[in-house]
Amino acid sequence: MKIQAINGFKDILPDSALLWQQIEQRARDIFQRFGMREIRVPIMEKTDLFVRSIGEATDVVEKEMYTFTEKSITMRPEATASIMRAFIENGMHVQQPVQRLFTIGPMFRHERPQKGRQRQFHQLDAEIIGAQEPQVDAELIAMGQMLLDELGINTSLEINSLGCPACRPPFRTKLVNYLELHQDALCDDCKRRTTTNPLRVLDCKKSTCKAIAKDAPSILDSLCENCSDHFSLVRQALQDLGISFTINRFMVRGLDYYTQTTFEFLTSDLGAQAAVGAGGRYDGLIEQLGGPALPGIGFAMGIERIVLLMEQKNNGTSLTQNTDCFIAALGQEANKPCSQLTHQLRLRGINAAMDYSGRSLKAQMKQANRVHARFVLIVGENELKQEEAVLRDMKTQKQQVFSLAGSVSEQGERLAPVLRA
RNA sequence: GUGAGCGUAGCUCAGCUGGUGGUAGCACCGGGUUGUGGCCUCGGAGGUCGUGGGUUCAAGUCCCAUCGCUCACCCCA
Repeated sequence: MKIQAINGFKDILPDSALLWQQIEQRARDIFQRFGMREIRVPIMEKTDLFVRSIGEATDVVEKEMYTFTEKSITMRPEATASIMRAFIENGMHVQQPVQRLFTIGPMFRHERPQKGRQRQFHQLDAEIIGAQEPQVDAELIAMGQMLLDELGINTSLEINSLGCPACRPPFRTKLVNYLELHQDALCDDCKRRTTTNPLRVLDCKKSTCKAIAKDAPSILDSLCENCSDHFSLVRQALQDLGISFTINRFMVRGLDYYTQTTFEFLTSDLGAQAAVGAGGRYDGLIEQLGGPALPGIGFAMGIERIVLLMEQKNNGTSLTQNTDCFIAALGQEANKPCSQLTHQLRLRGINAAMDYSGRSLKAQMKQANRVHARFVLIVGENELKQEEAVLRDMKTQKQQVFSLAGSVSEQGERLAPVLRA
């Protein structure tokens, strides 16, 4: 039996990891521009936290969680619940009336893997807690848009409002009544959804169901005055920031805690997975978890999905990690002084590499090329005797003599500036 | 949980109606270049054809089972 990774759990190999670093770095940069501060929360929580926040009847909770039943702890399927728990537990609202937080890390859902979907996957997650102004909704959405733009990813933005505890239940009743009139024309899934998750029928991909959804009562017509005002101010604020969007009154989110504004950044380049990022407002969540009655809004972006999009955009060309200086040691005599010089260079912040195998110069040059060395320092027996080495610039192919006079420390002191230039 | 497709070298794949596993490409190692990379050229190494069973004179190829992967449904980032 061959040892291999668990289904849905993927290695991120070095070449790809460079792209991951780039994405995460860009995300941190942009989040910080928006005043977001990083928070790191555990990847496991008591199962109850997820049940209470995400919702008992959601697919995520019902069938996708990795739960250790003995103590009933669960590997997080998303980050928002954990962050809210940390927020409440540490009384963070006392420190600052508005908390802007982000986290980056792995999430776990026991679904069947497919393109753009892993069982361990990674999210960039941003939350703004304690502010209910519509401008904040727009600001958060703008932040997500800015990140995707700067990464060079084309997405379309769709927004919707799901209402609040005052206006959603009446709408739901209205919708169920409508759907029950059209049961015969709905697909089997949607017949089931009529009772389990009627809003989801509106988002069904089947054309027959779409036709029914088209004339279904719209949540946007059923919003209470407060929600309606909020939604129009969000739209206005997005326009003020120059963010283009379309309204999708059929958009539904899979987690129960969402209220009012919801949004998705969509792509058509990921097969069945359209959402690169998505989020929304969750005004009742913190209180429901036993914290203060504070509003919140957040989004999550799937890093794997971003990586896929970026990889297929610059198809073929991958990022490379460079080496400042490769030291080619010829003969066993050269190994010791070369290893010392390599170390001296590293002490001075230089990315240096060498090979102890005593292979031919040709082989070592090949290795230097493979690690993208900018310079190669060739140290052979002749050079050692004469206290000199050959420094080759791999790009210009020009070579110069480098003196090995003095201690290794002095050598490093002289060589480092040349390599940095 | 459901459905479909696919498992041949580290990777990407040829392999027809069963008849000896491919000078295959990329990557790797070595030579051509007696101490100089990329390009070129020559050579080398690398395989229980996912696994188990069956049919057959003969199975990578056909049949069954099993494991794995992929895509899609459901749902979601």
